[in-house]
Amino acid sequence: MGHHCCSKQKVKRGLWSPEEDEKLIKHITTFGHGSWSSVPKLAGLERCGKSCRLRWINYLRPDLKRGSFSAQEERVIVDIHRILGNRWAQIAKHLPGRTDNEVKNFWNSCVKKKLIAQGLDPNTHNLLPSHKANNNGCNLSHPKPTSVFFVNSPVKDASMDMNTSFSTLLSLLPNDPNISSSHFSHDGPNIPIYEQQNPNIFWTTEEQNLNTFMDFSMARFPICSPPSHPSGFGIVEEDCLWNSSQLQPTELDRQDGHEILLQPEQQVKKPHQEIKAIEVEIDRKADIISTREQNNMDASFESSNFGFDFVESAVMPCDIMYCNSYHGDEFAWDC
DNA sequence: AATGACTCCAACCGCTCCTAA
DNA sequence: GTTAGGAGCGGTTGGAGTCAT
Repeated sequence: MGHHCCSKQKVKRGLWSPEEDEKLIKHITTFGHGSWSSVPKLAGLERCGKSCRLRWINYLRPDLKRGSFSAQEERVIVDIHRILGNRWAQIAKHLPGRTDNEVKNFWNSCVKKKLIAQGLDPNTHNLLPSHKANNNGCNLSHPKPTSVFFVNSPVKDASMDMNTSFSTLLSLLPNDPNISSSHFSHDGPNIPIYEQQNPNIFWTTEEQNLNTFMDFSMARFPICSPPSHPSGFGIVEEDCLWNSSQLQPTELDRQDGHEILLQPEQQVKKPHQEIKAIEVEIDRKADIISTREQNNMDASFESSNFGFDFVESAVMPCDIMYCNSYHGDEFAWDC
């Protein structure tokens, strides 16, 4: 069975020979690809256009970066995947020289296994049920957190701020002028919700400083204070997390002195067009982030224990909203 | 040395989206 | 508004390479 797009043609399949590569490179560098369906004929190849396109994009393009993924790239992948899920093309856009296929393969062969090994669901980035059970039984190597968002990490120097996944993730979230503090209150049920991978909301502690974010890895305080909290951000309400799908405080279940986040049963989905618009904004911010991460690859990051950072970033809940500005009692929220 | 299990990744398949007619 | 063709995407497969027995 051949491709439906080229069923009339006799097409070769399987691995590409060096000669075929050469023909394709020569043709595209000379004439451009134009219509991919016409490329095989013009280039003298017995391949379908789709195959030519794939070969060029994934292997022959001159701007491709070869070799293994760096820890920084891995971090970016994990962070963006937490928000977007398996949208490999979107993720790859923020990794210069990497293709969606490459990112996908890397994820499936490496990152996924790491997450599972850390007891995290690679789809949701939440703790796997079995590990939650372990957690209840204090069977984790890490000390018991004091809140759902607590990460018991060693204090790192301030230069880590821009490198942590939390700041990364926050920065990826789209600005939405329609979201303001008026959407957020204990009584207001009409919170705008964006479809994301993980059903928890949390808030950051930014006051008037719009472009720096709390380092989640250092977040021994939280994140769950609603904006109407009189004391502002950064105050843990130990028993109150905000459930994005219902805009109700999500109760922490206490069992044997341990806290378990009660997961919402379902997420609210946005209309497709709205999600598209959000993606555009995510792209814009992810551009900023990927650039920033590259520029901030300082020594502390390089020498940090990646495995540990990896766990921190993976453990972080999603469905994040963050304060974009603060005017008196009014907060403008981005999501 | 043989072979079976496993990993990685290039390539394929089928689907959706986009756009032009 | 409909349709057809092309582009692009994500899931899956198959084979080459590696490792363990």
